[in-house]
Amino acid sequence: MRHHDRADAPPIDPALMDLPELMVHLSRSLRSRHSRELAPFDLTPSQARAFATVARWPHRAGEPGTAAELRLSTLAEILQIAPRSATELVDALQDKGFVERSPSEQDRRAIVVTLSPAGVELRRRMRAAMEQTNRRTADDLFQVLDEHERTLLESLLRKVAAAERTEQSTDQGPTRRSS
Amino acid sequence: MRHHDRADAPPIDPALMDLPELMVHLSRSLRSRHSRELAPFDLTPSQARAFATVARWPHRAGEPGTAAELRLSTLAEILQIAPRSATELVDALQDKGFVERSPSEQDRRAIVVTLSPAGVELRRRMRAAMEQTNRRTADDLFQVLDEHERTLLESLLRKVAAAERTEQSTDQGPTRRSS
DNA sequence: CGTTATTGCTGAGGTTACCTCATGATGAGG
DNA sequence: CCTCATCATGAGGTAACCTCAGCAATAACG
Repeated sequence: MRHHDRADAPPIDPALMDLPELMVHLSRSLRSRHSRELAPFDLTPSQARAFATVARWPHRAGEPGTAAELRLSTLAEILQIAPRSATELVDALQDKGFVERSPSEQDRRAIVVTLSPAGVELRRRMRAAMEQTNRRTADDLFQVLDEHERTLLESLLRKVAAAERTEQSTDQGPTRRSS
Repeated sequence: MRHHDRADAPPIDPALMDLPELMVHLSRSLRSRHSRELAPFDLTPSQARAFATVARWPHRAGEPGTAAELRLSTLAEILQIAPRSATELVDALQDKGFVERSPSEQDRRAIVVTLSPAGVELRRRMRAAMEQTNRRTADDLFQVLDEHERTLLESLLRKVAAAERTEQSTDQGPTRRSS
């Protein structure tokens, strides 16, 4: 939260960008905005992502094949980061008092993450803020699109993501390289 | 280039993601793929982006209001990073022998960046590789979309980017916060 | 034409968000 | 019970950014 996110400073003409460049550009803008909106809550974007996952877990807990407990390893999986990195995020959230660690009842190696009272309060505040500014949240970047366009965009991206998911056959192999 | 990009390891259902989440997810995948394809060229994604900008500069050099020289500060502007960070990227590219620094003829404070012979060769190799694998480049993530869909997606994203560009009125103010 | 900004780059030092590897517990299967 | 996989974490590392201070060279001004 230290730097002045440069992502939206010098206006460059989007007409000159190709698809990947557009993605890079927009995900930067997104992160930058997100981070600005997060400022009053004292969370970095990554922390917020993790927090949101914990905060929403009860919703998913009902789904088939989904446990009631949210373990660190599961969190890592959802966030698509290494387990070690999830530990780090939870550390930060715990230091700030928003989540709590407790031993799993099903597996004493595992640790489950839950919202602390302060976390519940934070979730409430964030929702309130979201309401107050009426959807001027992270995704208000997409506000220029009308409902139809937004749905379209979403489904296109979803399609790409889904295809990538099935395709994951012929990859593997950490890129090991030392310059 | 050291870590095993986790961005495409554990398949998560895209149906559960909202728009911002999708963007984050896909830009991760994109970076991960990009980085994998870059491995044989000994460039990190950021370096490749900078390299591409330098390599393509002659194209833009003809445009109105565009100088023939590519200065460090201009590069920073295009890449949307702080000038200091551009210095770093050019340092790396120069260390690897792909670009050269020379004093500007128009302003002796400024430094212009150009491709070295090795850089020209690299550009050639990259283009060849691109041809050989026939578009299995960074953006082959989007291969699942047909021509029409891809154009559509591109125009939607472009619209968002363009809107963001004009809107930049009521922001400002570095997020200063110390946890 | 000298003085005072201003601009362009870079050294020094910092942060975020990741990663790998090794290790101490625990659980699971023979 | 002994071995092996799994869970979380300590230790230590990297990439990609940032700010701030400083130095050189230009631009602006009286």
